[in-house]
Amino acid sequence: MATELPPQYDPKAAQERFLVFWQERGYFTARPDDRTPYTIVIPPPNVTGALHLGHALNNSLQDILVRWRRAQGYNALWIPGTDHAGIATQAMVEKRIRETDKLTRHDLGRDELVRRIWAWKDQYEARILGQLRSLGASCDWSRTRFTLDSVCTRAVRQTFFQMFKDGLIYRGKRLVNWDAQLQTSVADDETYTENTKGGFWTFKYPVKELPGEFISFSTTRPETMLGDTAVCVHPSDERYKHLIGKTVTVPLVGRDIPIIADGLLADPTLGTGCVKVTPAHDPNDYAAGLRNKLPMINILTPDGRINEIGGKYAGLERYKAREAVVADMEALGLFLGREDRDIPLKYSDRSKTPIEPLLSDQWFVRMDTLAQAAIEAVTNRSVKFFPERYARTYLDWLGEKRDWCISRQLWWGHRIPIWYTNAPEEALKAAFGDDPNVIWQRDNENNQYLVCGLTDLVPARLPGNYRFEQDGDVLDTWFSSALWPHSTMGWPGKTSDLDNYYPTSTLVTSRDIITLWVARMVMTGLYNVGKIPFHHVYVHPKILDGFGETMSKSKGNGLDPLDIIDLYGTDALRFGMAVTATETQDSRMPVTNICPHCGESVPVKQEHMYMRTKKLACPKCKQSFRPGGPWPADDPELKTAKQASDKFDQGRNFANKLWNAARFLLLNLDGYTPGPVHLADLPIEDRWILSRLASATRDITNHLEAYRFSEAARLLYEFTWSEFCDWYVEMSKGRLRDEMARPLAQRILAGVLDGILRLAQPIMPFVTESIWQALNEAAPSRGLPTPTTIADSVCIAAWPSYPAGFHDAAMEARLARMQDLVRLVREIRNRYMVDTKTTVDAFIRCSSPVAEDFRLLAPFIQRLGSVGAITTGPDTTKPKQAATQVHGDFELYVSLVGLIDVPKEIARLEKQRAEKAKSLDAARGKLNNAGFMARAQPDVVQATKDQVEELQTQLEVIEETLRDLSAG
RNA sequence: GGACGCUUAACUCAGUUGGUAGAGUACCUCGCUUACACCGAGGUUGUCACAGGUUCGAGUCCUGUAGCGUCCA
Repeated sequence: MATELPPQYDPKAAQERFLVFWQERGYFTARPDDRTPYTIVIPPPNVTGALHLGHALNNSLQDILVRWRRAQGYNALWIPGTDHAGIATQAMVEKRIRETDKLTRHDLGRDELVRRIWAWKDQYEARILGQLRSLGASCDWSRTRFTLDSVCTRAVRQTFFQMFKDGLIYRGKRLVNWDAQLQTSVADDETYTENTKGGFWTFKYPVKELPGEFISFSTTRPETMLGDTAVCVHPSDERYKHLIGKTVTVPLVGRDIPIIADGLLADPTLGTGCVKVTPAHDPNDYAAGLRNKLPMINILTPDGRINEIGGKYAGLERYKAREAVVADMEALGLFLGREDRDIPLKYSDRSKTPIEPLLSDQWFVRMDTLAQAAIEAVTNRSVKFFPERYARTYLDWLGEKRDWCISRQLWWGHRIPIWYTNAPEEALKAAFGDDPNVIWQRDNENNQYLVCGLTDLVPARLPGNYRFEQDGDVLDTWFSSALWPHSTMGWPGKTSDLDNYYPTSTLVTSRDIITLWVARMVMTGLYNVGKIPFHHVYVHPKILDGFGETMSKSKGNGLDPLDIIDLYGTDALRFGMAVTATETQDSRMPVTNICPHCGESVPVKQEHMYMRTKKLACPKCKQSFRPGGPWPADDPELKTAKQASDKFDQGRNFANKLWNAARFLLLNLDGYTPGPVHLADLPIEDRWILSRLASATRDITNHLEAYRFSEAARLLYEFTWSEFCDWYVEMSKGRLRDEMARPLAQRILAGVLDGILRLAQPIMPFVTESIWQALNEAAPSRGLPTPTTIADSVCIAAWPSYPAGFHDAAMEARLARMQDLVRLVREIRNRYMVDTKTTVDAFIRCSSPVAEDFRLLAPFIQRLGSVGAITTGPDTTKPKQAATQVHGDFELYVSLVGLIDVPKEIARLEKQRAEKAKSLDAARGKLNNAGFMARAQPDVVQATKDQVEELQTQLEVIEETLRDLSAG
């Protein structure tokens, strides 16, 4: 006796039960063997905060791929892990310390700050991995990595060491984006530009050689005057030609600087046509400084004050210094005016404070050869992008070959493995000469050596009283994530994982990190391992909030997948994610808050976002709650709402539908016996469902091959619900009550459901596993066309494939015609409000073969349409008081004696006649069009001819019926 | 400023090589028929952003305009 399932699917129970079940069975733990591997490394979520729906999308898709390939018989491995996200995490923790303890990182010191960040990391890593598990992610958890753990650290060290040795890493001065609040440089992509109200000052400098003569210019940052090293005019500007080569004195610091000509920097049509040049504090000036070999004078301290170069302004905060400089210039009579202006100002994304361009010592990776190799990997199609257009983003960016600044003035991250020493080379040779893991380089500019160690170097190894200190900076986070596909497999060790699972198969990611991450993984993979890191890069769309903004951890507009899991179930979440993954468009996700007191759904408004609203009153029960959001902790006073979105209704309903289809089968499986089925012996409806099953299986497989997740999910839904449940299951009901027909019907039902479960498993693992287990009790041997013994878990069940003979277009067409007929009967029934208990008689005029078919299918037509007697054949005539439906293959009359509303029916038919006439005109128009006849494809022309004929017949029937009705 | 994408039903989105516009949700009518009311049957809803062009034929291809989004400068 089969286990009876409850009438509603309970996602929570299934999730609790099967997460443990899968883990205990170790289904997702991969070991190298002789199967072909299929590998994915997770894009490691950063430990800044919990995962939001964007991550749910990213990881659902990876899991769908991994589960599907595992079912196909690949040795599937999915490596999980997290990323330390240097600046983001440090900024987050520093911010909390500022808020709670009123302390800065300098108050705490490096060790204490790092200790606190590790504590944060432990907390969020656990939360993130927990979220991934809840998603059902079939990761090999035994391989979980963290970009700052010992395995990854070893890879980082090896890479840095080798690159340094190969001359690919160098130290240089560069203008960087300086965040004076966080006291670090930030990458270009960590800044944003915003129009800001500011000033536009005009000053003049006296020309030294020509007393009484001045040269005037404008600036938005007067304080940078302290670092001017030239004044620049356009070489062809007649106004200034006589001044080129002369000298001006910067008034406030008394420095003499040249007047130079540079056509790229000065624009004679703008302002005075003359500009001051501050190479150490402006990107354009910097470039001009390099071209003209100007001195570069830094005037700022790391915290944004004027340094000792600024003389009397030293120690002043930069904006105070600006005021002082303006006032002093005015006092000297050198100030010419000021106007208000909106200035595009660069801000740090992390601290939201203005960026100061600053010249400083940084470490770089030389990009030319590395980038070239990565470019070729894509142009020669070793690495393919899906959709293909994203290859362009990648190639354009790499083509610039801009050297990569890898140092960050932070405390959280991989510390740069470079030690500075003033020791002479003999001392270095004596100390490290026999150690292949230590190399050094002369730094003439600073009269020192740069020593690079594969492992940490201690000053004690260098005898004598020399300076020996490690660089204080850390590496850009992307330096370690760039190694992820091979570092997670134990590189630089010669591991069997690398032999078996590298290169990985597919990288699944979002388009915004194609340059930051994808390109760099290809570069380091080729450099370190000599092989590309992955064959395919699948780029999925982004989930936006209800107002069109990207969800992000730092913005705080993310939707917690656990809310969705709680309200709709994991299967619903995953199904929704798959449907969302279309080829082009980003997807908006409007959400509502579910009142934790009464369950009322309260739409989220923009002012509730970003944790801006801390308290909200429920319009229904009037009680207060906190709107849903990525809050760092529970509020002891106020319950927090969960967030919901009706986008997940479909998945939840689908899981329940599947559950109930299984429930129906299990209730009807008494006496089930397995056995092979022979196509030739099967009735139409079985041939039909097998044909549809085979087609659906083939198409879903093709969609997954091409990363068309949305299409795959829709097709699965459509097949299961509309074809299997709505039609096949309904048609089987009569057969299940017929002792003779029952065994075969059971086999087909069990076999088709079995196939559906296998197809659905990658998308909806929990509901399918629940059903699988129940079905295994009742029908442990099943399958089409020949039953086999079934796997213990749907996770390890083979992906289905069916014999080519299952495809049968003729059967599909015959059944489709029957469906049309039934639908037309139902429409009449609905229109005239005839309930299903009252049968109606059907008269169908059609060709003899069609009539024969209808007679064969009569039991279904009668059951599904609540039809009584069926009269059919070429000579069938319309009875009195009947509703009419015309179809390409037949005309249907449903006798409605005493029920028909003549005027209503006439009105409807007249409307239909107009529609048909319009279509007929359009089709005839085509046939009368010489161009169409001459140039359209023959099959299209034929189809149009057929259509005209059909429409003519239909119109005749409609008109005949109208005459009839009018006659009364 | 450059690149890519988007604009289709009330909402969120599909629409593969040009050949009579679809789904989910919502809405309306009817139905507690022995799997499922998270259900069943049926129905309503569109100048496919706008303007040109190519074509026998354009939601689909080309050009331009407007708005939105993202990335790179």
